[in-house]
Amino acid sequence: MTAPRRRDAVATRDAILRAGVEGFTRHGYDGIGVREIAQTAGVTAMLVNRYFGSKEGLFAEVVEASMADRTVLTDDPATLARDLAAALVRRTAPHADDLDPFLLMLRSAPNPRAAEILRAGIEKHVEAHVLDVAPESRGTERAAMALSVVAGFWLMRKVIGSTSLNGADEAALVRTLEQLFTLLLHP
Amino acid sequence: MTAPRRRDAVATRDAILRAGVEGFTRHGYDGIGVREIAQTAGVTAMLVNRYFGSKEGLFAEVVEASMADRTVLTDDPATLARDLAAALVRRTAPHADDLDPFLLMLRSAPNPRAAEILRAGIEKHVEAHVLDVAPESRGTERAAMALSVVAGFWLMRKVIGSTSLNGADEAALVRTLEQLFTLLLHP
DNA sequence: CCCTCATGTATACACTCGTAGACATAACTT
DNA sequence: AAGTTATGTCTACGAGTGTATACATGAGGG
Repeated sequence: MTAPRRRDAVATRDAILRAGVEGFTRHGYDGIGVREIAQTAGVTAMLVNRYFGSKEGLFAEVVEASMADRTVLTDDPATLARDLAAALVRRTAPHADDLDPFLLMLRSAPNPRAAEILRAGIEKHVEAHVLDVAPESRGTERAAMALSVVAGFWLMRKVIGSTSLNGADEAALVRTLEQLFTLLLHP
Repeated sequence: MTAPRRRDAVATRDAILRAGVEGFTRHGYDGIGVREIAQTAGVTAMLVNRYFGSKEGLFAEVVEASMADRTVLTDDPATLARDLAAALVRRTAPHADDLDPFLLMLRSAPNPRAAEILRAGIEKHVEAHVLDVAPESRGTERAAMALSVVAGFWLMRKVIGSTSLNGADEAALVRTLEQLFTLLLHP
């Protein structure tokens, strides 16, 4: 029985947003309800709608917040392929339990409304950033292809749970992924 | 007003199964209900449970049936990379509307029960087949990696709807994908 | 022809969903 | 200290979920 938190609009709003990031990332847009998100934040379901308009409105802000901070991409073009490969393998390890935007995307994409929000967020944040770091010819397509590889690997390893990928030697996975990213980002 | 179809257990069961393939592939496991599937098949929701035990039971048979017939993979090792790349780009074209097992996987994976069924189906059918066609060292891992690339590309192009990938030159996409698959399957 | 069983339907239950409207209370202003 | 407004909760509604039980009906065998 914790003391009833002082009334603070911005703090409450932030708590709901963080609970939304966690809930949507772990269970996907259709896999969690506003009541459960609100309970994690310690408030009532209706406050979600008051601060974010609707479940969809909260999801849009969650996508925005989740894609804003970088988790996988580095800024150094020279070591981009290797760093990306290493970070990808590390963050998709069987016991890793991070709240990555890719998990948010993979688990929420089946809902058409969520997919549209995700598409906008990806093109605004992620593709643009890859393009900054590796501005080659046909850069946008290659950035999108690199994202495809990242998303596919993430899906198979963490959402599907492929035993082949989870039982593989991690150093070998990093080497293979580095080859793929080098091909895509430094043609 | 069609004539009320003659009573035929196997035909009805097959109709439900085909409606299940269509429904689960288009909307994902959580995105469609048994009533809608039953209506597509022209029967009542309860018949789904009578013939398949439950929604989850129907999904398991849908996965089995959908992964049984090959849509993307060819059998000739020599042209595997190119054929795979070409088929992938063709079947993920913006106006293509096929019922591919990859769409079934991408849209149903967020549900944990569905993910487990999918994982088993993938390892039974798809990975094994890739391994047959391209038996290299570390074959299982490389087959799984190739599947990751296919799944990621499918996700970005058809589920997310990346404008970069959908606006790109298709021949260029095929060339890039062929390079990736060659790297993975003919190291 | 009629009886029987397989095939299909109708109803209902217990639950969850997103969200709307009315109400309560804490905190700041005057 | 009193009033006002922002902040949060309670109740409820209409719709949809998967599925269990009871009932209806058509088709084949005696």
